[in-house]
Order: sequence, then C-alpha cells, then structure tokens
Amino acid sequence: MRFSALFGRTQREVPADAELASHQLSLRAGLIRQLAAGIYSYLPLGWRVLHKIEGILREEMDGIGGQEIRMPVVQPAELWKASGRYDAPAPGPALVRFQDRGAHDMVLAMTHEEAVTDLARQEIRSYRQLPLMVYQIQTKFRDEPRSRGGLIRVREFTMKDGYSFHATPECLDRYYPEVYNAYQRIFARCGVEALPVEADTGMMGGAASHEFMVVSEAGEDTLILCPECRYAANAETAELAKPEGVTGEPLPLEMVPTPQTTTIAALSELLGVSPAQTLKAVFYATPEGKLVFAMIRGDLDVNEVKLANLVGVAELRPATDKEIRAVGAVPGYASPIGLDGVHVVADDSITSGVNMVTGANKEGYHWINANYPRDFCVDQTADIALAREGDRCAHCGGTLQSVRGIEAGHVFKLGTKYSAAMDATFLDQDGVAKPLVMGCYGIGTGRLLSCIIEQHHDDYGIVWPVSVAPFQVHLVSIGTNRPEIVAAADALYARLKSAGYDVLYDDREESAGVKFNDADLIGIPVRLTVSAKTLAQDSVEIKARWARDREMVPNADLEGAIDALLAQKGGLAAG
RNA sequence: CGGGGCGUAGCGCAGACCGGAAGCGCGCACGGUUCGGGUCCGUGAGGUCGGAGGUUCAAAUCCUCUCGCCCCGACCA
Repeated sequence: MRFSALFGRTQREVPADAELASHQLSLRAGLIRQLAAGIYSYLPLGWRVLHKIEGILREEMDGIGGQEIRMPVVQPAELWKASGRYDAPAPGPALVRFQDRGAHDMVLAMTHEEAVTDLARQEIRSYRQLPLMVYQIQTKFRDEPRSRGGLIRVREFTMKDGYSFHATPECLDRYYPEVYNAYQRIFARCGVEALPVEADTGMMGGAASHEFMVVSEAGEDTLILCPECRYAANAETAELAKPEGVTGEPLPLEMVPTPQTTTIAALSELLGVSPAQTLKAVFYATPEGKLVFAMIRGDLDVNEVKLANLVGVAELRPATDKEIRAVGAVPGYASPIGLDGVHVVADDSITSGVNMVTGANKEGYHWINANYPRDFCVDQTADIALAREGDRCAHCGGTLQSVRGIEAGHVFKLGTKYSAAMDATFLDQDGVAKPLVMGCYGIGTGRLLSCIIEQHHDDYGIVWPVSVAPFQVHLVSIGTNRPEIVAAADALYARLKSAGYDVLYDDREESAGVKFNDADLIGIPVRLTVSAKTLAQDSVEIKARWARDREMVPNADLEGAIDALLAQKGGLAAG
C-alpha cells in the first residue's frame, strides 16, 4: 500500500474528546472515525488490525473444534419473548426494538443465545451429535446508557461469540477449560496480558463464568486479587474472609440516646465501640419497587451484585427515605428489631459478634447489646459482603489487592437456561428428551484492539505486536526530489511485496520528520528507510518500532534482517 | 437516567462578561525553497458560528426551547 493513496489521514493534534491513550491514538493514527456516540467506522488501518485479530480468533476457535457460522443481527422479537429476555428488566432498553413494515416486532441482536438455541433445536436431535461448538464474528447492537473511551465501550461492536452444546453438565465442565485455555492463547497471541477472574453471570444467567480482564487504569471493573494464592475475582463476586466479631457474655438489650449519629463512624466514636460491634442497615428497592433490607456488620460493606443475585432480581437501587419510612424504619436509625413485614437479608457476619449496636427505628436512639437471634430475626443469611483492598483472602488469608480492569472476554457455563426456555432438546441414550446443556464464550474485537493499544504504546504512538500489526513493514523514502532515491525506494517496495511482505510505503513528498513521526504514530513493527545515505552504502536502514537504535543492513541481507525483527516479537515471517 | 462540561473552517482553539466587518495555529490547494525527526517564504480556497424561536436599528455574543458530543456515576464484550 502506498501511503499517498491510503484512505484516512493521520492527525497531529489530539482530538479534544479523547482521553484514553488508545482512543487518542486510534483517532490520530487513522484507525477509526466516529459517526455517533458509541458508533464508529473503521478506516483501512484499523480494519486491517481487526482482520488480524479475527484471524487469531478463528484459528483458536477452530483449534478447539469450533465451526464458524453466521447469524442475523435483525431478529424477530418472538425469540426474545421465548427466552424471557424481551420483557425482563435485565437487558431492558439496551435491546433495540422496532417493527418491520408488516408491523412485526423485531429486535437488534445484542448477543445471539436466542438465535443459536433456535438453530440448535432445529439441527440437534441426538446425543450422538454432541458435544458441538459453533461460533461467529458478528455485529452486536446494545443501546448502552453510556458509551466511553473510544472503542472501549460502544453501542455497535463486533464480537466473536461461541456457543457449545452438551448432553450433560459434566461434559460442559470438561469442555469449558478448553475454551478457557484457548482464550488464554488468544490474548497471549494478541500481545495482551489478560487476567482470568471469577465473575458474575449478569443478564446472561448460568452457573459459572470467568472474565478475561486486561489490567488498566482505564478499566471499568474492580478486580480483587490475592498475591499469595492467586485468587482473582471481579469485585462484584469476590469472596473475603470476614474478621471475627467481638466476643463476650450477652448483656441485656438496652436503648441509648444517640442524637445526630447516623453513620457507623460517628456511632462507634460516640459509644466507644469498634465498627465490628455495630450493625449496618442498608435499604434497596427492586425494579418492582419492593423494599429489601440488607443488614451487615458495621466494619463491612454490602455488595449489591451478591445481594441482587440472592434476592433474584436483575438490579437493585438505593431505596428512598420515603420507602424506608413506609415500612416503619428510620433512615440512620434502622434495624430489624421491632420491624414486621420487611424482607431482611443479612450478611453471615452478623452471626459473629455479641452485644451489637443497632438502630432503634426511633430518631436519635440506638439499641446496644443486641444479639442475634435472641433480639431479632432475619429472613435470609448469606454472604453479601463486598471484598475490598486490604481485606483477607477467603482461601489463604493473604491480603487482598484491588486493581482496575477492562473486560476483554467472558466465558459462561449457561446450563439449560435457554434450551429449557426455548425447548431445545435432544434424545439421550435412553431415548429421553433432555434440554441441551450450553456454554457461551465472547470476545469483543474492537475492545480487544483498544486493549492492545493501551498496553502497547509510547509517547510517540502505537507499538503494534507483530501478530496484529496492520502491516509488517513501513518503508520510508527520504529525498523524494531525487529520482534515484524514488527509483530505489520503488524498487525495494516491489521487491518486498513480491517476497510476500505486507508493506506500507510512504512515498509522499514530505520531509523526513513528517514521515518518521507518522511511522511512529502508526506503529508498524519494522521501519525501513531509503535515502541518499543508504544508497551510498548499498544498504537500507532498519529499525524496530520498539527499539531505539537503527541499523544499516546491506541490501542483500535485508529479508533476513526483517525476519529476525518480526520473529523477535513472535510474528510470522513472510511466505 | 442523575451530576458536570462542550458545540465557531478537516483538527486544535480565540472572539462571548461588555451586542457593532468572523479570527489564529495546524492541515488543505498552487508556486517557489529545503531534503535524516512535524523545513521556510508567498498566494489561495474553505465557516448557515449545532438547530429553531425571541429581544434589538444590529446577535457567534443576550433570552427561551431543542439537537448533538464528551466526562463522572448506575449496566456490559
């Protein structure tokens, strides 16, 4: 490709709207252009990178028995009604709905479980056809409440989504690690350090899931890591070892005045007790407006995702003061003591500790010496605590750390959620019809591209890993006013192309500085320079994008030198 | 959806408080110059000042409404 003919130009100035390095660089290098909020076009350079990523995805998916298919983006709403997601609050308005000219309800697919389950129920009759994995690389549309960070979070995006079908949960359990390992290879081959973490299943549902997280300050998720035992989980689901509560002999329940003391910090200071000797009451409301009373020891925080899963709703919102008072509780002074008709979910930490301080449901008063279950009861006790940096690891007691991460991939054990809802069954050995056991596996390609840039750039621009670089070689000619230089560069370009290299040839009549700066910005692995200086030595200058030094290589040895650099970063040579 | 910010030439911005000829840098076109890290000189093209309404002799500027984009939160690959 001649640079002079390349569609899409580089930009010197940083676009005002871009904050993340990946966003700025993908705009400046001419990879993408924005059409609307969270909706982007790919220019040739960006599209080439996406193709490289897709190639890796195909190889790895094919390698674990995947068969590539293609399903539609526009789908009848019936499918989504059948799975229950059309009316569920979970995808909600993110699912774009419209009617076709025949007034049929349609949707834009935000993922393809419904479509693939429909395919499976048509094609799969017998256990003999199982297990099976199909995948596609296809557009998804999600009308997200907010897009951000360029390609990090968009509304229209392409995803590699794979779906496996099994006769038994055990078979899924055996296959799941194969996908997990393939994902590890995919990210490694793209040059991205991705950390697999235990994750919440969210709107997808299912038994278990892992996210592949690219550690980055730009990340939207909080990860909890144990450096001792390598435990890693999304904070939404992370476990922690809760400190022991205070011990002692139970004393009689007593009400004490605590004016203007509505926080745990103020309360423990006023009464001279540790936060671990207090009980915290937090109120949430379900989408239907039902109040949920969460109770947890004062030294811990409530994890809303754990709580929502426990209650069986897609999401919770903080309850309003009005809703809290409606059940007889007093904000800042609430507790289950003397409260009826409210669903109380308690963290298991409340069973540890005696003589706790808790609200009296009366403005300005708290109970002291509250003991469970002597003084109050709850409807449900479970782990609803949020793991935080500095907490103890539930598995080894180590000190938990917290980092931010970008979710680049997600694998789920779906089980029979969709097959049961949509009646996708097969006949087992005994001739009994059973729902298919499913797994699903996704990687966002554009987001992965952004993650690669986040991890591979410097002050001058992108530094592509060889495996995903838009071209292998960036050929620069300097001194375009001299015909012999142009001729030599043209000849070298032809030679490299016929040798099978992907070459971007900067043949523009620009100064050396402009060309070098663009080369650094675009970030192609190997830069070759042809100039009066190199001609005089019958050589070509070669420089790796990631290296500082450049080197003169005799014309005859050039291919060897290029291959050596490409191989250095794990890429494949021409051929 | 809540909070904050911004819409003036392809990009980055000034002009707005205090109404009175639409500007600057980069980029782009042409001519010359230079030729190993964003050369230099000259000439030029390019803007319904996001849109609609209002106030006024006069609106980029003041008022009202509206559309769009970015950032922070609640959701996801």
